[in-house]
Amino acid sequence: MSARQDPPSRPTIIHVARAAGVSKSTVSRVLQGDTASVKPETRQAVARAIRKLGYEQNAIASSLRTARTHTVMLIAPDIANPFWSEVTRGLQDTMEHSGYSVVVGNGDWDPHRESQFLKTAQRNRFDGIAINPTIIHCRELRATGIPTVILGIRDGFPQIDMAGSDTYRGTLDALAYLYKMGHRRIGFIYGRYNTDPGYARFQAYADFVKRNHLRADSSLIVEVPFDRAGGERGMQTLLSLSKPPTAVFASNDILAIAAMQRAAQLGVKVPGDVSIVGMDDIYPAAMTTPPLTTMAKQKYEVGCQAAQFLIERIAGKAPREGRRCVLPCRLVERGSCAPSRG
Amino acid sequence: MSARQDPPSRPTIIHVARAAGVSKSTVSRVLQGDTASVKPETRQAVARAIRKLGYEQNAIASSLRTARTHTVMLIAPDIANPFWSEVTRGLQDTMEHSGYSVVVGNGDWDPHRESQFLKTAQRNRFDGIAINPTIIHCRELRATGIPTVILGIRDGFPQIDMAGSDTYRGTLDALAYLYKMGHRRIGFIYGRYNTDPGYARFQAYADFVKRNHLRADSSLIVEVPFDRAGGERGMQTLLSLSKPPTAVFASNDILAIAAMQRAAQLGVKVPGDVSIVGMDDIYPAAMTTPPLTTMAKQKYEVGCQAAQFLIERIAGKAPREGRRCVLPCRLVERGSCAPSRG
DNA sequence: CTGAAAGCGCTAACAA
DNA sequence: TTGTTAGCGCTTTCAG
Repeated sequence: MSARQDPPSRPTIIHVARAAGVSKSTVSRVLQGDTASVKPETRQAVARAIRKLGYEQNAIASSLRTARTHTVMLIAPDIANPFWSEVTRGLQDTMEHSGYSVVVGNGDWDPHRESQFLKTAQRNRFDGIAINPTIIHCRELRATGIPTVILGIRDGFPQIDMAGSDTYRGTLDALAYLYKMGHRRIGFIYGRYNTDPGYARFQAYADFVKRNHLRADSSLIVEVPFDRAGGERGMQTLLSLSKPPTAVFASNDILAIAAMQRAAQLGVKVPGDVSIVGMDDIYPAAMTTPPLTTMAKQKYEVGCQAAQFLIERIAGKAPREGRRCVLPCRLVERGSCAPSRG
Repeated sequence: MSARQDPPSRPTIIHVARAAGVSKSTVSRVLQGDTASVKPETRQAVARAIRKLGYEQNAIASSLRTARTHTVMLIAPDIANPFWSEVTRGLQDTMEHSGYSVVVGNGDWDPHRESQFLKTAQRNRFDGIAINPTIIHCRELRATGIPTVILGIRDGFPQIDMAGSDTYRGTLDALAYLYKMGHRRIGFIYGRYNTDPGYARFQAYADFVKRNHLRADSSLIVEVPFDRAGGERGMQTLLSLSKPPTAVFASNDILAIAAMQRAAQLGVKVPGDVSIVGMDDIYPAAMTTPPLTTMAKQKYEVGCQAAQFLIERIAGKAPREGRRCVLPCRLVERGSCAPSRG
């Protein structure tokens, strides 16, 4: 019939120490699994006390002392895009496996939020940061003093680890696929945000045009934001050209799917009238009509690899210079492309 | 030409105090926006010092003292399902608005991970927990001593706030819709995990059958796990019945979409041969062929509402008893249902 | 309005 | 193998 304490505050290491008849240092040692320097019997007594009191370590206090939080922050531009969900899963699974928690910061294409998250990471002394920067620069990242990994392959971030896909090569291959099908007038729905994102695709497109001596027609490139509306607008613009393209490459699947839907609304047949190829291979890509042909990225794996880099860097086991892990893309042929009827 | 310090440790409140020529208490007061008890001039001097040193508050130390972390944990069973992505976004947006960070725990239908996350929340002294429990019981939740909100409406959790959808009513309405189209033999792909999830749908189905004097045929109910394979197997089973149903209700869209795909593989026409209605209205539901008719849930709003509850409870501004916010479902008619040809 | 001092719960030398 | 001690950086009485 014991009444509960009024302040139901959790027991501390001191309570455990008292209950076990040892000092708090000893309890601490047991907690840290310092099996070498504590007698088995003592260790058992402590374990018993811990169980009896329902003691749960206070990670805050521990962190203050050790300056390690075992928490990392992931900053992605758009968690609603299944692409980032997958990357996140890969990162989380790997980080958790090494005892880290992951705080997800959803940038939502908002530059302000992005830097806000960086501040949060700093104030909370997170052990690491994984980010796909849309506006943040290398300087700011380095200024945090926190080990960082970039999700994606970017220029302008020397000395920072990067894990991503070979978007340049993937874009090239997607275009080559279209070319092989006889397409010579290929539109490009160019998703873009700020300076960096999506630039590799642009370069690849430009290089492809030059290399194959296609007519450089800037009206074939439509720059849009990375969302559904962007994809629709992109397709609309392309189709209303006096001489519309016979095929279209879109920066990602969100854009491609939206483009396909707009085409359908406009009575333009896919792939009969226009072929479409996307990039990423997100979950919904397989369920559209026709199913979307797309350049698949290894999303989950990118997350895992990024986590690996981060873990090593936090442990100080990484070389000074930035490392890159570039995973190849792979064409997934489904039903949105057909030979040119030109 | 000043060389960087060897330990690039961040400046503390003490450095700021020295630079501003005041005591650390004063700095602390300024930091907390205690505008009442510090002279404007002093406050400015402190502000200047903070800026000059690039000081960033150490949230860890602060948390140790105040026992507040401004961090909550979200535990969802399956982040890969766009349903949970949306709920998460709602929760995050609202929590962040009130200064909280959200740590996402992806349970992945793994009971072990679920309780692991609970431990993490405890050790890190998170201020709150938002969870859709698959295995965890009320007792364990309460034992954490952390303010909690349940995502979804469940029995067996008195005194805990809940925000979710009216799944029972939604299921009833979905079935009524099918009934009105003339369907009398309605299959049920019953997603299930452990004791609780999805039970409201089962009850609704049973009640519906009874109320409309339909023949109670247990072979029309196929219990499956909440994943794609489950949906495929469910449909397969239903279609291979000697007398297959003319319509099917699936516990969620993941299941419904998979069921539709399996039907197509089997040469069974949707909605010609069999009508299908799902639940949730996730993003891909609009892009299938035919587009999926489904009972939409207010995902984002559920997240927001849960956050609201949590914020109030953390602030101690919530009544002792558990509150519920039950958001209605809404039928989204697309193309996967047709009148029975019976 | 400001400062001095006492901790929050834990870890890590250093002694014993 | 164990205990003692000194903080980690901050908040919060309590004096002044």
